[in-house]
Amino acid sequence: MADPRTTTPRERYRSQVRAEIKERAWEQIAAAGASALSLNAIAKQMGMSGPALYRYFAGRDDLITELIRDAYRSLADAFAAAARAEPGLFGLAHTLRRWALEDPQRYFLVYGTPVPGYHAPDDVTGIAREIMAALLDACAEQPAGAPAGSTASALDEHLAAHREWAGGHSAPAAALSRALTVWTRLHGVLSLELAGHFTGMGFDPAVLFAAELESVRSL
Amino acid sequence: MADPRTTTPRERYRSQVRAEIKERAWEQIAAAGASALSLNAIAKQMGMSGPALYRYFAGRDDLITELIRDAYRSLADAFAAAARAEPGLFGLAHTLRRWALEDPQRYFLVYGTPVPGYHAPDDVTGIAREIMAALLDACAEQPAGAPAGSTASALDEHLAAHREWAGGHSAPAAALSRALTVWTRLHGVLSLELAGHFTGMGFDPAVLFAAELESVRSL
DNA sequence: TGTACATCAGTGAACGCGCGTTCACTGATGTAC
DNA sequence: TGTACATCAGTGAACGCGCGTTCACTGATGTAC
Repeated sequence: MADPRTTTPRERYRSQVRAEIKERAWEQIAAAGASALSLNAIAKQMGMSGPALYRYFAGRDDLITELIRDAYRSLADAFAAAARAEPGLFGLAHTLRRWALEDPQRYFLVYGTPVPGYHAPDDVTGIAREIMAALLDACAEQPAGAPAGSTASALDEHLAAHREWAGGHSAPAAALSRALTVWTRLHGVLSLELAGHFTGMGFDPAVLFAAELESVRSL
Repeated sequence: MADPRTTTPRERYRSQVRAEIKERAWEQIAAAGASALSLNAIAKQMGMSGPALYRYFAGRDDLITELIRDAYRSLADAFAAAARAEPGLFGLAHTLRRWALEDPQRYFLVYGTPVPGYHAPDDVTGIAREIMAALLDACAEQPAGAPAGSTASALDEHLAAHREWAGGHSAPAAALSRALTVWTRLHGVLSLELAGHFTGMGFDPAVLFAAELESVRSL
């Protein structure tokens, strides 16, 4: 991570403990959901007293905010790595699926039920834009699959007229709607799968995921 | 609701108070999320003492379970009414959208982030099947839009081979995949919209929803 | 119509709990001369 | 290399809070004769 030359032993120790606190936090979230996260419980699990954690985080909200930021960051990084290794929408989609299955609660912290009062800090919207940009890149790259002048244009036109959200990305109008569509379709499958709404239904969610990914090729 | 002839005043009063407790519960959930639901807070808001609520619900978990059941029930009823008034997928889809926007937290209680330990009671899976059946009805009714022998068959075949989840519904294979697909696609748009992931993006989520609904016509 | 009894809604006190957070303090680690 | 000081991790006690839940009780409402 940081250059060990400009890093004192104390600083190294600090960031090590901070990392362990976060690890235990994720374990707790995985076990009982984000709302059950408790500083005291984390401290106890680490063999420390509760107040000790205040050396590392300003409070519970501060910790949660950092976990959310880390979750966004890790998805953005995974996308960036995937784009480097295997450009295109397929690589991105399967990276997303792997990332989601790896830790469902992390996925839900990003895309799940929002807590009514809570507002994410400003910098995560920047990371969200990074994620969207990776998706737009992948969609712009792929040639349009639909025959010219097909019926899909209602959404295309609307999005072309409201393309501020693309953050100045130079993607053509068709790519805008393809990116948005693949995002919502894959999220639809993933979130229902992770929430367990397919369990006991007998079919393989991966097949559905693949079909949805395939579906945007002809968009 | 119940026949007033076989209903004593006490019973009427009871169900009235029970209903008000649930109302306040929904208000609390809307204000601070389901995890913040507190019996004492509800009681205080109703001008009662906390323990009084134990006359009406066995405890907090019992209340939440009933709220979840009611949420499923209300969606199933809305679907049934829609199917009667205006058969077809369009009516169902817009009923779903209306139902979701009417109370986002209710939507999330059904389709949102699951609490790791929690298991819904058996009877809600029955209601979930009702909801799915309504969707299957609507999808079976509509003639297949795709040209015969198109490429969509990978999912069709897989679902036809694992059609237990349809609960003995007589829908053709194409209708199975259409139902599943429209479910996940609409959920994808709705859940991201309700979670606020489109706010500040400038475009109208309703247009995206309509495009996704339209997309399954050619399936 | 009136009396005796049963039912049941709601209260107030109490229990134990775990939470987030503050504060004054100890003891170890690093820094400056 | 050794001493004096500053930094900082971690402790333990304490505060106030709201939670779910139990219990014995009061008082009103309904029921049976």
